[in-house]
Amino acid sequence: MQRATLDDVAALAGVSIKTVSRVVNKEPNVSPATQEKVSAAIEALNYKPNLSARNLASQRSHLIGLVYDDPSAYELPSAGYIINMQEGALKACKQENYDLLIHPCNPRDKRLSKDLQALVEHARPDGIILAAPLSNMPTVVNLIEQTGTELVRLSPGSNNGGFSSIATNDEEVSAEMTAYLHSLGHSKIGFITGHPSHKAVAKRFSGYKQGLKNCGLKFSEALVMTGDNSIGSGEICGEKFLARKAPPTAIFAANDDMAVGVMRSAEKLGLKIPDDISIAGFDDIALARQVYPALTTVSQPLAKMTENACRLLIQAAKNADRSVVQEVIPGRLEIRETTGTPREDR
Amino acid sequence: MQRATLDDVAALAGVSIKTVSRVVNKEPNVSPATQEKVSAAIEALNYKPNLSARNLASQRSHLIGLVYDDPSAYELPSAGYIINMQEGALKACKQENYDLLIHPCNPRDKRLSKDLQALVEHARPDGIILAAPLSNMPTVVNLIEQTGTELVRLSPGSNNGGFSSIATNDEEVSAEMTAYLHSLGHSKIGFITGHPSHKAVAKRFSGYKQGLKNCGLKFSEALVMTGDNSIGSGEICGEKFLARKAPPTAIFAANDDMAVGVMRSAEKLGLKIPDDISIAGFDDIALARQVYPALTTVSQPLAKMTENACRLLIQAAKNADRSVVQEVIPGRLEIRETTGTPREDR
DNA sequence: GTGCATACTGACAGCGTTGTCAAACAGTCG
DNA sequence: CGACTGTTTGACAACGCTGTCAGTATGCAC
Repeated sequence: MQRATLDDVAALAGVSIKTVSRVVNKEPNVSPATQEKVSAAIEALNYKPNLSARNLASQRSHLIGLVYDDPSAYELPSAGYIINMQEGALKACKQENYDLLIHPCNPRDKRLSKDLQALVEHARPDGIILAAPLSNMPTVVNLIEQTGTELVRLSPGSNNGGFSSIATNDEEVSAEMTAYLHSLGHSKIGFITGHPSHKAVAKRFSGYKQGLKNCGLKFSEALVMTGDNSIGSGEICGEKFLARKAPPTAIFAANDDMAVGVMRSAEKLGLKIPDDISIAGFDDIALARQVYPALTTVSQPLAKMTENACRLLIQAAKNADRSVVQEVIPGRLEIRETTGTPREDR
Repeated sequence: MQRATLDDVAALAGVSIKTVSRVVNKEPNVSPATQEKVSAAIEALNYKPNLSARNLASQRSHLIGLVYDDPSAYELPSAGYIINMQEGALKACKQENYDLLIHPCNPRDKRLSKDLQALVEHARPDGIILAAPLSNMPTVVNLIEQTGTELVRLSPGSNNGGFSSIATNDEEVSAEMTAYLHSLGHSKIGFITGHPSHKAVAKRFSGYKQGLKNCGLKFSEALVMTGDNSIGSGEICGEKFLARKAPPTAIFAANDDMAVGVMRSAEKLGLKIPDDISIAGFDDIALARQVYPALTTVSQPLAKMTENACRLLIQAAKNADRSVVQEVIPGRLEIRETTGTPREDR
């Protein structure tokens, strides 16, 4: 089955190929009558534009690259996180007739630069979405900048101008979660911070401190532990917290994996969640809903973030409009079953 | 920064563009001396072929489409499952200089046909990998067949010739798992079968029966329950099993999600895993390693499967060699912490 | 009717490759 | 040495589209 081309449509409609092209691309200045004729011909021949030809002629690839940490290279990020990101990007791409190129990469690999260069120079996406924590690596950002490829950073640690970015209000919503725990009656709220390379985690920590302040609670170093974002590290921190004579009645972990680790340590000790200990996480990965009891956490609007990032890139590609946008999409508390009022006797 | 083209390289090397093209594509019949000159020029100018131009001229898109159930549309399949599939396909694509187009779609949506047609006619991938359970839907398979796009089915329920497929030995490995449970000392082994639309599940069930037979155990309908592949359904089946006066000492679920559901039901009843009840799953999704205790399961070589599928498609695109291949890659028992010897007193 | 802006339309030259085909060259054999 | 094979090379036409620019209608003011 041979595909119809512009020539075929033009011949059938009795117009020039350029006019057909105009109709296909919804360009202005085509009379309704012509439009009608052409549309009918397109329909009749089931014409679909050839992307390669279009891309070649228009000097655009109609491709968006989504670059994130390779989950198979080491444990982070979790599959659910990635699927969420893909979902939003796919949605925007589909609507705009773009295609999505996924590009997991390992920031610890020495070939990272080569790998990214290959993406940019080979597939030549019109724009790149760079997920955290890659979005915070100056080498990576500079590399892409040099190639002149449009870029949107997701959850960058710092807003060092120059590039558009889309972020969550990590700090504010962490303060909110802290306030929520306080509202349940907790006054001794532990915090588990994560890997220092993940800047968002630091913001969550400072949000926790702000939240304490807002509630009139005093911050204490004794209520803070440091993990590395993994389930295992959460479990260790949880064990240390819970082994104390007077452990915190609630623990807020900077990400879901660590929160799940804390849940495990509590289960091992035979503690009931949330009666003996309230636990909250951050990210709302799929695992948060799959563990029992279901984890109270903060849902990041990841899909929404990548969706908007995609649209930004596509707009930029269309208009050659290089305005820098810094958008913040707020996170939302997902109150589930791991948080409750503390036992009175503790 | 302007990209170098064949013309630039040809000018620098003092040859024609066709010769450069030959070197780039490793075509035969280029003298070593010329090859050397051209390679140097390519290096010097950092030349990278323009894919759109290549695709247009060669009538191939250098794209492979990976089509699977949309996890955001309903709960299946799990994120880990998808990430695994993507991983293998990405690996093969990277090596062959292809790109991967991911295409989640919802088989319950009436626009499924339109959606797939859009993929085939718009992006025009050189080949499509169709994951289960979509690979078992005749409508979908026929649709793609009609467009003449090369196709590899993953884990098809039946081998109705015509197409290449890559599958796991669901039946054999399920028998193996059953035998393993028996070897631990279990003689009352329950099975939870899944959604009938998922053909592989049926194979696992018959593998379980075969396994019993091999061990000299008798099959009993009373030891079988039917879930729908979800965690929730596993939980319900688990509750029913465990509420019995003489429950099975081991439960083998046809997928991991249902096995996790059984774990939950056991936890609710205060049973210790694996002392009070052994539990095994199938799939080895990420969740299997994340639950506590870690789930004994069967790992499907998903990444390997998609990788091979990808290579098959790419070979076919290159050689126009349409031979049909039916490959089986065996699964492997992942013995973790949810299985052990039964308590003697039970 | 003339002049002039504005709405349409089409000719044609690319875009950067690959495929085809013929030319140039080298080597072998009778 | 001529004929014949096989290797190496290049000219040139696609591939199917978009961008540019010029040309033709059309409408409106004078």
